[in-house]
Amino acid sequence: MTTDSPAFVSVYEIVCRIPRGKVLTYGLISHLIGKRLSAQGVGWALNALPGSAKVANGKKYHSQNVPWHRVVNSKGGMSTHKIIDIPPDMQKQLLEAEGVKFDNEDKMVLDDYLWHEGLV
DNA sequence: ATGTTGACGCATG
DNA sequence: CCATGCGCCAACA
Repeated sequence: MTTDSPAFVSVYEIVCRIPRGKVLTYGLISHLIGKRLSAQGVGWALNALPGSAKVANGKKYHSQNVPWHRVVNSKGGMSTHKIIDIPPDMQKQLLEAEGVKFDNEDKMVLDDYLWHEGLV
Protein backbone atom coordinates (compact mmCIF):
# COMPACT_ATOMS: atom_id res chain seq x y z
CA MET A 1 0.00 0.00 0.00
CA THR A 2 1.03 3.57 -0.42
CA THR A 3 0.18 4.45 3.13
CA ASP A 4 3.79 5.46 3.70
CA SER A 5 3.29 8.74 1.86
CA PRO A 6 4.38 11.84 3.83
CA ALA A 7 0.86 13.11 4.25
CA PHE A 8 -0.33 9.85 5.72
CA VAL A 9 2.65 9.68 8.05
CA SER A 10 1.91 13.23 9.18
CA VAL A 11 -1.51 12.08 10.25
CA TYR A 12 -0.10 9.17 12.21
CA GLU A 13 2.51 11.38 13.85
CA ILE A 14 -0.09 13.84 15.05
CA VAL A 15 -2.51 11.20 16.23
CA CYS A 16 0.25 9.51 18.19
CA ARG A 17 0.88 12.78 20.02
CA ILE A 18 -2.67 13.16 21.26
CA PRO A 19 -2.51 12.72 25.03
CA ARG A 20 -4.82 10.49 27.02
CA GLY A 21 -8.30 11.85 27.49
CA LYS A 22 -7.90 14.38 24.67
CA VAL A 23 -9.20 14.29 21.13
CA LEU A 24 -8.77 15.96 17.74
CA THR A 25 -11.14 16.25 14.82
CA TYR A 26 -10.54 15.16 11.27
CA GLY A 27 -10.78 18.67 9.94
CA LEU A 28 -8.35 19.93 12.56
CA ILE A 29 -5.76 17.33 11.66
CA SER A 30 -6.26 18.16 8.01
CA HIS A 31 -5.50 21.77 8.85
CA LEU A 32 -2.52 20.86 11.04
CA ILE A 33 -0.76 19.03 8.25
CA GLY A 34 -1.25 22.00 5.98
CA LYS A 35 -4.20 20.60 4.06
CA ARG A 36 -1.96 18.14 2.31
CA LEU A 37 -4.78 15.79 3.02
CA SER A 38 -8.45 16.63 3.31
CA ALA A 39 -10.57 15.50 6.22
CA GLN A 40 -11.59 12.59 4.08
CA GLY A 41 -7.98 11.85 3.40
CA VAL A 42 -7.36 11.75 7.14
CA GLY A 43 -10.14 9.24 7.39
CA TRP A 44 -8.46 7.15 4.74
CA ALA A 45 -5.18 7.27 6.58
CA LEU A 46 -6.82 5.88 9.70
CA ASN A 47 -8.83 3.44 7.64
CA ALA A 48 -5.58 1.86 6.54
CA LEU A 49 -4.51 1.16 10.11
CA PRO A 50 -6.51 -1.93 11.12
CA GLY A 51 -5.22 -5.26 9.98
CA SER A 52 -1.66 -4.90 8.86
CA ALA A 53 0.97 -2.60 10.26
CA LYS A 54 2.23 0.28 8.16
CA VAL A 55 5.91 1.04 8.21
CA ALA A 56 7.17 4.51 7.37
CA ASN A 57 10.14 6.62 8.38
CA GLY A 58 11.47 3.65 10.24
CA LYS A 59 8.48 3.65 12.53
CA LYS A 60 5.66 1.20 12.64
CA TYR A 61 2.12 2.45 12.68
CA HIS A 62 -0.71 0.17 13.65
CA SER A 63 -4.12 0.44 15.23
CA GLN A 64 -2.51 -0.92 18.37
CA ASN A 65 0.01 1.88 18.76
CA VAL A 66 -1.90 4.67 17.07
CA PRO A 67 -4.72 6.09 19.24
CA TRP A 68 -7.14 6.35 16.34
CA HIS A 69 -10.06 6.43 18.76
CA ARG A 70 -8.99 9.95 19.82
CA VAL A 71 -9.99 11.23 16.41
CA VAL A 72 -13.63 12.27 16.14
CA ASN A 73 -15.73 14.23 13.70
CA SER A 74 -16.57 17.89 14.11
CA LYS A 75 -19.79 17.04 15.93
CA GLY A 76 -17.93 15.34 18.74
CA GLY A 77 -19.38 12.02 17.72
CA MET A 78 -18.13 8.96 15.95
CA SER A 79 -18.55 7.50 12.52
CA THR A 80 -17.20 4.04 12.96
CA HIS A 81 -20.63 2.50 12.67
CA LYS A 82 -20.09 1.68 9.02
CA ILE A 83 -16.85 -0.14 9.52
CA ILE A 84 -16.89 -3.87 9.89
CA ASP A 85 -13.33 -4.16 11.16
CA ILE A 86 -14.23 -2.32 14.33
CA PRO A 87 -17.17 -2.91 16.69
CA PRO A 88 -19.53 0.11 16.69
CA ASP A 89 -19.07 0.95 20.37
CA MET A 90 -15.36 0.28 20.51
CA GLN A 91 -14.29 3.90 20.10
CA LYS A 92 -16.78 5.10 22.67
CA GLN A 93 -15.61 2.53 25.17
CA LEU A 94 -11.96 3.34 24.61
CA LEU A 95 -12.63 7.04 25.14
CA GLU A 96 -14.77 6.43 28.20
CA ALA A 97 -11.87 4.44 29.63
CA GLU A 98 -9.85 7.66 29.34
CA GLY A 99 -12.40 9.71 31.19
CA VAL A 100 -14.37 11.14 28.29
CA LYS A 101 -18.05 11.55 29.09
CA PHE A 102 -20.81 11.11 26.53
CA ASP A 103 -24.39 12.28 26.49
CA ASN A 104 -27.38 10.18 25.45
CA GLU A 105 -26.59 10.84 21.81
CA ASP A 106 -23.08 9.45 22.14
CA LYS A 107 -21.67 12.91 21.66
CA MET A 108 -19.00 14.62 23.73
CA VAL A 109 -18.36 18.26 24.55
CA LEU A 110 -15.54 19.00 22.13
CA ASP A 111 -14.55 22.15 23.99
CA ASP A 112 -13.69 20.07 27.05
CA TYR A 113 -11.67 17.35 25.36
CA LEU A 114 -10.07 19.07 22.39
CA TRP A 115 -6.28 18.90 22.41
CA HIS A 116 -5.58 22.63 22.33
CA GLU A 117 -1.84 22.19 22.94
CA GLY A 118 -1.48 20.42 19.66
CA LEU A 119 -2.82 23.39 17.78
CA VAL A 120 0.15 25.53 18.69
C1' DA B 1 -8.31 7.34 -17.70
C1' DT B 2 -12.99 7.61 -15.53
C1' DG B 3 -16.57 7.02 -12.15
C1' DT B 4 -17.78 5.73 -7.48
C1' DT B 5 -17.14 5.52 -2.70
C1' DG B 6 -15.69 6.94 1.86
C1' DA B 7 -13.42 6.88 9.68
C1' DC B 8 -15.27 14.25 6.76
C1' DG B 9 -16.41 19.52 6.81
C1' DC B 10 -18.81 23.47 5.62
C1' DA B 11 -22.44 26.31 3.44
C1' DT B 12 -26.99 26.58 2.16
C1' DG B 13 -32.14 25.84 2.11
C1' DC C 1 -33.05 20.37 13.31
C1' DC C 2 -32.55 17.62 8.86
C1' DA C 3 -31.47 17.12 3.79
C1' DT C 4 -28.50 18.35 -0.10
C1' DG C 5 -24.72 19.90 -2.54
C1' DC C 6 -19.97 20.82 -3.14
C1' DG C 7 -15.02 20.44 -2.06
C1' DC C 8 -11.66 17.57 -0.74
C1' DC C 9 -8.01 13.45 -1.60
C1' DA C 10 -6.98 8.60 -1.93
C1' DA C 11 -8.28 3.77 -3.12
C1' DC C 12 -10.56 0.69 -6.07
C1' DA C 13 -13.31 -1.56 -9.94
